[in-house]
Formats: sequence, C-alpha cells, structure tokens
Amino acid sequence: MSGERYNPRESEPKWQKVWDEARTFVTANDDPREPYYVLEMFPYPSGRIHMGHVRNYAMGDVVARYQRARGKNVLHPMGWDAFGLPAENAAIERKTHPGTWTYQNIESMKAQLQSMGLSIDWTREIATCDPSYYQHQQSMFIDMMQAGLVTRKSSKVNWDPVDMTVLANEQVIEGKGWRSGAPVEQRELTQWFFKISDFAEELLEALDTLTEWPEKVRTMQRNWIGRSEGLRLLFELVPSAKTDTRSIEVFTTRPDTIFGASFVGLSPDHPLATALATNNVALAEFIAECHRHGTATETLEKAEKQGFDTGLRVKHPVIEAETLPVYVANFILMDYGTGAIFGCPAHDQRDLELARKYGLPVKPVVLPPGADPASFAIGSEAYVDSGNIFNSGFLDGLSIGEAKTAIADFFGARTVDGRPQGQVEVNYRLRDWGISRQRYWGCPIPVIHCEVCGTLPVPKKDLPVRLPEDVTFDRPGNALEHHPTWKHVACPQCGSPARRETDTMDTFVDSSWYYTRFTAPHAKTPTIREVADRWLPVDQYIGGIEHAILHLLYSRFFTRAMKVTGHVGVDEPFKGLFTQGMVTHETYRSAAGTWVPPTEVIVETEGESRSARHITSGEPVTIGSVEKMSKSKKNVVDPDEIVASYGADTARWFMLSDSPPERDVQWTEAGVEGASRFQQRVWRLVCDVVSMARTTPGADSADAANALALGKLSHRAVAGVAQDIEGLRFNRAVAQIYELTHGLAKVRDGGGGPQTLAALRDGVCKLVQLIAPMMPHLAESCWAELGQSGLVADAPWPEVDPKMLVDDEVTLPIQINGKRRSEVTVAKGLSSGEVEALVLALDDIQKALDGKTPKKIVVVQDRIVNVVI
RNA sequence: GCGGGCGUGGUGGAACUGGUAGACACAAGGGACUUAAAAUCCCUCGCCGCAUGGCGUACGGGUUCGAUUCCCGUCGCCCGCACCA
Repeated sequence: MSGERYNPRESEPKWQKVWDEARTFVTANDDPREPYYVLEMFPYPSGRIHMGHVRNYAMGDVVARYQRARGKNVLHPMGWDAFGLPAENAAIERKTHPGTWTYQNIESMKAQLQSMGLSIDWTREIATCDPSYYQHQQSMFIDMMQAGLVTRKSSKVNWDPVDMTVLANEQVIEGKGWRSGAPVEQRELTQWFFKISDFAEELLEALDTLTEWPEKVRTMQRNWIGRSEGLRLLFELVPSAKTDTRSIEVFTTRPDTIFGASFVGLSPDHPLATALATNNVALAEFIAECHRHGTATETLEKAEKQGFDTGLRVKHPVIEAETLPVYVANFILMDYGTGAIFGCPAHDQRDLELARKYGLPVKPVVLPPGADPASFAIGSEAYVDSGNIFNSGFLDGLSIGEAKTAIADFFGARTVDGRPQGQVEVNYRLRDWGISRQRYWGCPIPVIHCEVCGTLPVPKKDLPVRLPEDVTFDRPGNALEHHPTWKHVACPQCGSPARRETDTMDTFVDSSWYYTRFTAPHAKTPTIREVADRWLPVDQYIGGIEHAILHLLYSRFFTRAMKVTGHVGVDEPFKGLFTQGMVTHETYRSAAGTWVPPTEVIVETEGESRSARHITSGEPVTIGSVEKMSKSKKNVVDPDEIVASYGADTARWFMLSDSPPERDVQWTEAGVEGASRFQQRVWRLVCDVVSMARTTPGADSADAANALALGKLSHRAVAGVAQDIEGLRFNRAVAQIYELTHGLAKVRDGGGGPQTLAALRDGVCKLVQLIAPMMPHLAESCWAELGQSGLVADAPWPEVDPKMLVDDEVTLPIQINGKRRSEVTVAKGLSSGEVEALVLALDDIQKALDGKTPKKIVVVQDRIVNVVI
C-alpha cells in the first residue's frame, strides 16, 4: 500500500457510497444531543454548479463536519430554489415544459453536489416548485391574509418590459430590472402585498440583536428601512376659485426651519396637483413631462430641478399675513410622507436649486457656529449642518434639536380644519413588499375573485392550487392568464362563476421560509412548531453578499409573519450570518479581441514575466484583469472538470486556503496544483508512519523531550484549528495544518525512540482528524490506513490536554529604544524585577548601555522588554 | 453627494485586547537525486549594503517606552445608497 500515490478518482466515490449506505449524515429530529443548524443558501437549479457554489458549500461543510465531531446533532440540508423566469425562457427556447427542464437540472446538479462529498442529509431535499412545498406556502398565505398581513392595492409599480412582470423596489437596480437589465417603466396595477412596513420598526430595532451578522449587512438593512422622525404639518390654503381644498399636509424632518419657508411643493402625483391639472393644460403637460422622465432617464436629468407655479398660495403658519406659493415639483415623491413638502431653500440643497431657478427668497434661519448673523448668506450650497436658530422669532437662540421640540409643541397646540396643525410622525423608506408576478412558473396566489362575493381565499381543503401542466409559451406574458380553462372556477362561497387569481408569487417568497421547511420537510402542515423551534434560528447561514437586503430582509419579515400565524415561535431566522466572497479568475483575449476560456490557454512563466498563448493555434493571447467568473468573459472553471482531474478534496482545500473567506478568491492553476500536492504529501506521511510502526525503534536519550515537543505541536494545532473553524477563518486553519504537517514530516525523516514514534503516530491521527472537515475523502482513506476503527466522519474531535498548550519558558525580545536588539529565554511568569536584572547583565545590553544608566526599563510579563536610554 | 470598508514582499495573505512585521502558501532562483524528465527533498527569497548596519505595513503628522494596530489630515481603490423632505 505505501509508496502508491493517492488516487482521489477511486477513493472519493468509494467513501461517498460508504457514507450513503451507513446513512452517516441523516439527521433525526428526536436526537437528544444539542442541535446545530448550518445552512448554505440553496441554489437556483440552472443546470450546472459553478465555483461559487463549491466555495459556499465547502465552507458550510467544514462547519457541519466539525460540529458533528464536536458531538452536536447537526442539521445540514439542501434544496432547490426552483421557481423563476429562466425555466420559462428555456421552455420557449426548447419547447419543453418549465417543470421538465427544472427537474432535469436538479438531477444533474444534485449529482455534481454529491461528487463533492458534502455531509448533507439528502432525505430532507426540497424543491420549491413542487406542490408538496408550495401548497404549504399557499396555506400560510391564507393564514397571513386572515391575520391582516396581506393587502391588495392598486399602485404604481416597476414594470420590466423585457420580462413582462412587476418588480419590487429592491429588485430595481439603478433604474433597471435586476434580472433582465432593462430600463424599468412605471405602471398602475392592482397587486398583492405583504405588509412588511408594519414591521419596519421591529425589523430595524432587532438588527441590534444580530451580533453574529456582518456589520455591513446590518448597516445596509438599516439604511434600507430608512427611519426618519419628523412632523406632519398642515398649511392652510388662501381661498381660491381654483380648488375647494382647504389645506395641504406636508411631512418634514426640519420643522425647526419653518421661519425660512419660501414655498410649498407638491408631487406631480399629488391628488391636488392632479385635480388642478384638469383645468390647466400647462400644468397637465408639466406633470406628463415629469412622468416621461420618471425612472427611465433618472441618472441623466435628475440634477435638474423643475417646478410649476400653481398660482395657489398658503398662509405662512408662523409669520402673520405672509403667504407662500404652491409649486408642483418634479423631485417630490408621492409615496413618501404625504407627497408634499415645504421648501426651506437656505437649508436644503434641492429646495435651494428650485428657489434659485424661480427667484424665490432664500432666508437663512440656522446660523453656523462663529458666523455673523448680520452678514451670513447662502450661496450655491444650502447649509445643512448644526448651529443655532436665528431670524425665527420665538425660536431664536435654540439649537436645532430644541427648536424641533418647541415647534412641534407649538403646532400640536394649534388646529387647522379641526385637526392639530402639527403631529410628530415617524416615516420609513421601506415599502410594502409587492409579491404579484405575471408569470406561470411560480407559486399560484390562492385566491378567487367572485363578482358577487369579492376576493376570497381558496378554501384550505382545495389546496394546493396546482399549476396546470398543459401550457404554451408561444406568446409573451402570463401563460396562466392565457390558459383556456384554468382560471375559471366556481366561487367557493356562492357557487357562481368566478375567476382564479392568475398572478403568482415573487420567488423571494419561496426562499423566505425554506430553512423552516427543512426542519420537517415531509410534514402535512407547513411546519411542526416544536421541531422548528428546536432547530431555529439557523446557527450559521452562509451565502453571498448580494442577498444582504432582499432575501435576508424578506426572511426576517416572513419569520415574524409565521410567528403571528402560529407556525413558529421565533422572530429571527438566522443567528449567525456569513457572507463569502466571489471566485475570480484571470481573463484572456485573443488578438481579435474575443474572450478565450482558460481551458484553451497555456500560460508560460519566464522569470518575472508571464505570457500566454492559445493551446491549439499557438497564437499569443493577452492576459487581462482578474474578474468574477462569468460566462460572458469566459473565465469560468468548471467544477466537474476539476473534480474529474484533481478530485473534490483538492477543489475544496484550495477554496478554503489562502484567501480570507469573506474576500474574493482567485482561482489559479498553480494554486490547485499546490493543493493537490499537499493531498499527496499527507497520504505519503500517513503511509510512512504506518510502515515505521513495524520497525523497532532504537534507544534515544532525547526521546522523552522530543515526544513532548511533538505532543505540544499536535495539541496546539488541534486547539488552533478548532478556534479558527469556529471563527470561520478557514485560511488560518489551513496554515496551521500545514505547520503541523511540516513538524510531523520532520520527525518522520529524523526518526527517534519509542516515545517519539508513539507521539508521531498520535500526531498523524490528529492531523487526519483536522483535515477531515476539509478533505473528508482523503481523511477516511488515511484513517483506514492507520488502522483506526469506524469512520473518521463519526470520530469525536480530538481532546486537547490544556497542559500541552502551556510552555514553562518564554523567549522575550529585548528592545533598546523600541528597536529589537537581543532576546532572553526565561521561566514563564518571572517577575519584572528578576527579568530586569537578567537583562541588564546581558553582554549585548551592557555594550549598548556603554556605562550609562537606562532612563527606564519597561517589562511586559512574558511578552517583551524595552530598555530606554 | 451620503454611508461603510480597505491599502502589508513579485503574488494571495498572517500578526490575539498597542509588544520580535512578513506565519502559511504560490511564484521565482539555486542545489540534491535521475541517463533524462516528472515526482520528491534541501537551501535562498521585503528593500539598500561586502558588512557592523540602515530603511520598511499607501503618504504626511500626532499620542506612546513601543504603532500594521489608536487619533488627525492627504491620496488611491472597492462596495452599498442615491432627489426619502
């Protein structure tokens, strides 16, 4: 056996079969051990896994296998985020049913994942497109409807003209659809919404409890929720023949600047603006112009502030006899606050731009510290920082904060139209989550529209509302809508002819609760409450940063909604969150400028310089920048090919080495080779140590000391690797394993007495256990070679003897004036006085002192000595 | 524009709460073994200098016995948000 190279192609499928047959990774819900739930974001079944998946699942698998070794009852499931548009596109292209395409993809991707040797409980596999999954989603939708968490309203929506569907705000990136990239249009549609905004305050506050989340993600969610405190304020209209409306309600976060108000602004979509436009052609044209610009040309022209003077005037609320003009302005949003503002040009940049354009007064009311009240004036930039209020009657001299309180009290006590003129209010940027999608391949919204009874939920006994199989995709839009019979149904209440809802749910709904379904994937109800509560929240969730807002915020909302409807007892779905970096690769271009895949390139190194040429034609190829692996730049490396040539363990090991997991990692040929060499080195070490055990060691005077040193090395590695895995610092765990391997190999080459050889064997066994979470197949082969019983996958994590972690001696560096000049080895814990005496006696130090007395000697126990001359 | 993060050898990166900067790996160079190659093993590897030594963690300052780490300023890169009143 020894002397042979390790052959992953043979070994890996063998161990996968062994684990499978032994049901090693099948998790029981009634296992009494402490539960630990580790989850990687489940994939969309596109058909092939990519290196990003390999990295993600390798990390999760390390955590899962480590926690198993630690004696936890580990839940590590896998499923498929299987609804979504690509299946429909494929259906159009290939004339297959989206389901057929999806399930074929699932099958091939599952085989790929299985070839990675992941410790996954495949008995819990779920696919969101399966009625056995989505029927529960429909059932919970009905529960949430009845709990008042769902609404249906007509609203302006983001319409993706390419995908022909509605997008949520979160799915619009820089004015373009997140999937299609097409400029988004505004349309008015009746939509289903989850009332996520009801939870805005709670979702915001609870972020503080998510201490195991990256700060970055929490900040992003905080900004997204966008809480702002302000005042709702009524402006009385000066009576006019143009309207019967008597007041305009605005929202402001700067009521302290009310004395500087010079206009009131309305959104082009404000009801008053709309009403005025019916008798005013110019205004109607202005509003239409605003709509035309809308979101489409957002970046181009948004700098330009434009307004339209309605001719109406409002009474200034604090300055007697003064009135202000009412403008319709293009930059005011209807769906934030009240859709109306008051403009204080001196202290708001947008208001200032409008004021300058139309010659409105600019009166400063906040005085910057140190500025002269008589001469302070606003130029082209509004003053938005702190200062004291002036030019403001009874507010003069107050700070901004004090003035806000004072003015809120003032308006709170006055009434307009029988209402308080001002009311403190908190606003959020977060809007309700629109979930209607005009698509076939999604979870049908279980609702029936009856002309007599209105909109009704489908009775639960009639669930699931299944997608019809016989659909065609020969015209754009919603195939459910086009289906000849599917939508016609009898009203469940009165029996008269009614119509099914043909919208399906946003696929983010599917992924908002899959982690819960994994806890009881075959239950007849959406969840089994006690089981879910035992597993949740997920201890460690791992995935891409691109889901920082969408998926993670929706899931946090959905968990709360499931709590309200009694399906779970927890608030937060994910206790620990880790966002891993991307996998990148060099790009290559031919002389003609076309991208060339790495498989067709040979890279040559000559000294410092690298050059590349095409593998068959020999033509030179330009080496380009390092980019995220993408089909468009052809810089992808196929995991299948890597597994076939180097084995899964090598791919996994490489993905975990070197780069910190939260950062991008560059896939390189050399790096893979290195990983593969290490695999062979470990195997050789194990084989050598096994054969050494058959020889009789000679006597050795240093035997006990060498054995102790080796023992310390091994124990230290075990403790260090454990710490690094728990902190998800896989690159450092890998470095420590390398160090241990070097140490063991040195002893193997040097030999030693019986105690040393015993320590060597023990160290090698520990090494095998340390690599087991990362290179599980190799570890099993080594474990067997070492003659250990059972599977290393079932072996408990090696015990660390705390005594082996401490040294009784330490080497202290000695600095002179902060520069390292010497060192001294002393007993651990030696007092400062004793160290000082020892140091001063040293030749090096005496020489440096040159007869002088040091000014000061700093001794940090067991750390460092600094002699100041 | 606003918010957040980062900047360490040829490269990826280590360095616990301020205490020997460059662990570990990749690349490179040299050597051993070999008929040869592959594989493997050993050595060198921040910069300058023959050397005692000096300089080095983007740059400029500061605090400290001591700074990659803390503070201020400058430059550069990356990410998120972007008319939210």
